[in-house]
Amino acid sequence: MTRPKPAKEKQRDRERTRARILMAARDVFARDGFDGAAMESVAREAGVSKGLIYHYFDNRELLFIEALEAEVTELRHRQADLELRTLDPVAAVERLTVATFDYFIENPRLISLLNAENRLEGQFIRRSKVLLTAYDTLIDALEDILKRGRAERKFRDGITPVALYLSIAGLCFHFSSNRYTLGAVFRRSFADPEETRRRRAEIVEFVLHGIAAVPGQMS
Amino acid sequence: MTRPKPAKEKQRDRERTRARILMAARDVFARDGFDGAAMESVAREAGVSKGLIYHYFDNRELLFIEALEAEVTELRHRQADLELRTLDPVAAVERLTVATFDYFIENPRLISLLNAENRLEGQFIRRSKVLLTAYDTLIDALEDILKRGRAERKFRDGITPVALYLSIAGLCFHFSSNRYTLGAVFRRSFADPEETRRRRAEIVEFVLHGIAAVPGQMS
Amino acid sequence: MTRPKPAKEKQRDRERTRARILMAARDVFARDGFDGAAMESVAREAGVSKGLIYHYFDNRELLFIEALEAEVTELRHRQADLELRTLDPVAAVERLTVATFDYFIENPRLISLLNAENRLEGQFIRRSKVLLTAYDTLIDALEDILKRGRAERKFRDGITPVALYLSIAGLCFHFSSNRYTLGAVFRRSFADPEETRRRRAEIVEFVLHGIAAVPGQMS
Amino acid sequence: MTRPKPAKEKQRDRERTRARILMAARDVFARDGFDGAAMESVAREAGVSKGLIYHYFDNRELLFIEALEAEVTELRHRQADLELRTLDPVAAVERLTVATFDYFIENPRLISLLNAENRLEGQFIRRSKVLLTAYDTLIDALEDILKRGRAERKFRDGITPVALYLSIAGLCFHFSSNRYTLGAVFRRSFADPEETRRRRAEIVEFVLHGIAAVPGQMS
DNA sequence: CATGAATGAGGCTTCATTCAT
DNA sequence: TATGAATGAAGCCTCATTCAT
Repeated sequence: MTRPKPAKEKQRDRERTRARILMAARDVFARDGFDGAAMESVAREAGVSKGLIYHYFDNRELLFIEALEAEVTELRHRQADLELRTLDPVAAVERLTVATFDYFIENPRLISLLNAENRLEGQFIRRSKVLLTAYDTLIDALEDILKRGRAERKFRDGITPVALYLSIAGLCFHFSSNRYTLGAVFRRSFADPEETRRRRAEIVEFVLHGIAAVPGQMS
Repeated sequence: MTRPKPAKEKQRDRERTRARILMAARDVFARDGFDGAAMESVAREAGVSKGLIYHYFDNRELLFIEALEAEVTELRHRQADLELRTLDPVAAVERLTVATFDYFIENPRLISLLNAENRLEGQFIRRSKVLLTAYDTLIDALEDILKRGRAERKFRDGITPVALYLSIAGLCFHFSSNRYTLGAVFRRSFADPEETRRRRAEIVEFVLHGIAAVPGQMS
Repeated sequence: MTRPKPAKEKQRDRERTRARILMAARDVFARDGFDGAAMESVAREAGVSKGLIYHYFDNRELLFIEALEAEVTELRHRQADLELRTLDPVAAVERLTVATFDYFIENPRLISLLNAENRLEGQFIRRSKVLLTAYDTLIDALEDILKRGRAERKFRDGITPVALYLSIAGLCFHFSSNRYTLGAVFRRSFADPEETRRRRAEIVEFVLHGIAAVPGQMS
Repeated sequence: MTRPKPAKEKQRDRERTRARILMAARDVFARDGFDGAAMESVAREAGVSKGLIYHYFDNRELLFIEALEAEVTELRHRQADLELRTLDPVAAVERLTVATFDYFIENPRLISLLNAENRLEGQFIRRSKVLLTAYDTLIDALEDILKRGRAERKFRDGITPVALYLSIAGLCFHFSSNRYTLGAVFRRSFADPEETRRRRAEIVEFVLHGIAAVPGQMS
């Protein structure tokens, strides 16, 4: 599979090294925040010298942007794999909600990076074309789903695709992002898989009721 | 040289100075994050010397804890003033949702500090008795409201007070906290009061539908 | 004379410490150039920590500006002490030439700092009011001397004060500034006091002849 | 893959590449100083990789020496082309002065490199045989000119060739080297061609008077 | 109570040089 | 001959904290 090379050779594989650094950066920025992330830590975790990071990424900010891009892109790939358009509307919303919830739970890095970016008032996302357009196809898919759901009298009127996504993402994001403070004040362990599953079910219910058509009522 | 002030007046100065420092800390920690906040900045904004901050607060972490306590306490006071128990259940949920939304919009400091605390894995909140019990009365109130709502066949079954609060807070918090990235990817200006009002209405609708009893359906 | 203080106390004398740092900076910038001067070196030579330099001077550039100001000011004080206006014109020019020559020889720091500033295309001198006006009184004095010299038929026409100063300074500056390369290519040791004295005499002669009225020629 | 070139052509490429690097080095060392010049900049301006510079020049210092040699050699070629020995003494001195002045104005690189070398206390020039002897023929020519000038009663006694060259070079060098600081303190724009021409004329006058025989005076 | 002088550690970044390819 | 990946050392600057006054 891999090109035959002696095992202990000095790495000279541009793409592989770059990827190792980027992955380390995603970890470190997520764990320590934008200000707290030391290039030294990234270097250590990537197993390279600090100087090499600058060789590939020029500076801290560009490294952060790429880390953020990678995280968001991964979420979007996951969401794109759901084939929402092939499902009936209710199932589609349910599947998207479950997938989004799971993704945020399993990938707290994304949450951390998004929080960092918002603390910086979105100064980096504006520079990234890939980020700025990342959600376009999802919104299109949701538009389609909502239209079908309304046609089938399953969804109520007045819900825009953006509003729906904000609600789904908001519920999932908040639970994962604030799990420590919430766990403390409500005396639960939101790290516990049981609690997590329960909350996921609650959110799915909440979303489905939140958009459901109200029987016996004109739309 | 200086005339010794009467003890009472001295005491008041003491408290005033301390309060000025704490308010500056709330601003600076919120604006610059936990790592980014420099004691120097706090000193400058409070109009005192760095040494004085240490005189009153011992160290950076304790200052942060007090800042966080002050923010959360302020929110809880606001929520406590809503007199939810005197309202009919639907109105109570609506009022709580509106108030929570408005508070997060108007007080981004709280959001910033909560995000900082979660980035630190809740290490400070655990040390603060006032924070750990801050939400207890709210949960009790919600319990009462939910019970009344169910009794009146207005709310569906299976909703716990914590779940309800998580949903309300999640929708509101996320919108305010992530306003920069969301604004960018959805090409809206979520700083615009018009957009804000619209989103608030959506959230209220969403919450009320999300917990509403479903007519013609056994609970 | 000095305030009685225990000898080994930690220095807390703002002005004295600041002056020590500035003097170290003058040495280090002169010895190592603007780019070559390490704040670490300045700190070591001043006997303080690096951080303290920033406490007093904010950054490298401001430190350099103050160092340059101090050097130029010192030269100008020396020149101002010459009481040129009280001398007869020829003696005044001679004295200024000798003093300028000696100053450049004895204070290579000034030369080095001026060279550094010119390498930086004068970006700092423009910000310093004290530097921008430093030569005004000298030019006035030269104007007076030249006028008297012409009146006495000792100096030829057509020499402006600035031109005269440029010539004097040029001859003296160049000899001191380029002493290493000149010494090498002309196989002399221009560090040798004997050579230095000889060159000084040559320059004085050259200047006096250079501006002298030409007998038997209409001015 | 690539067709092996004939040896001659290869040789020419080699020289061309080397020359491109050297020219880039002259620019960069002059512009950024010895300490400020990054090998990376030289590589970029030469359009080659950093490694190649080391291939041809071994290290930074040797590259600097060659850059300095090239600059000085170019000046000396220019001066050698003046055919001073064919001119009458006064014309010869005038021509040398004008040429030297113009060269320094048009080639600030030489000035910058000489200043750098003097900051380094002439540590490189001592290693370069070509530099150490670069001025010998010029001094010989000046000796001849001065002798003829004295014989014709046009030049005064007591002027050595080295002294004459120091004076000419000093006046010209200083004006060009210090143009930024001088321009600032005397509020002139010494980048202005008009000012430059005027100063050149002054210097020529100054030099010619400075060495002229004094009529009616015993030499 | 209050200031700000002082330090030491740590973090970002640059760069000369080496070396695998 | 030529590239550029990789390192290690060094340099600028910031900052929490301490402490003399």
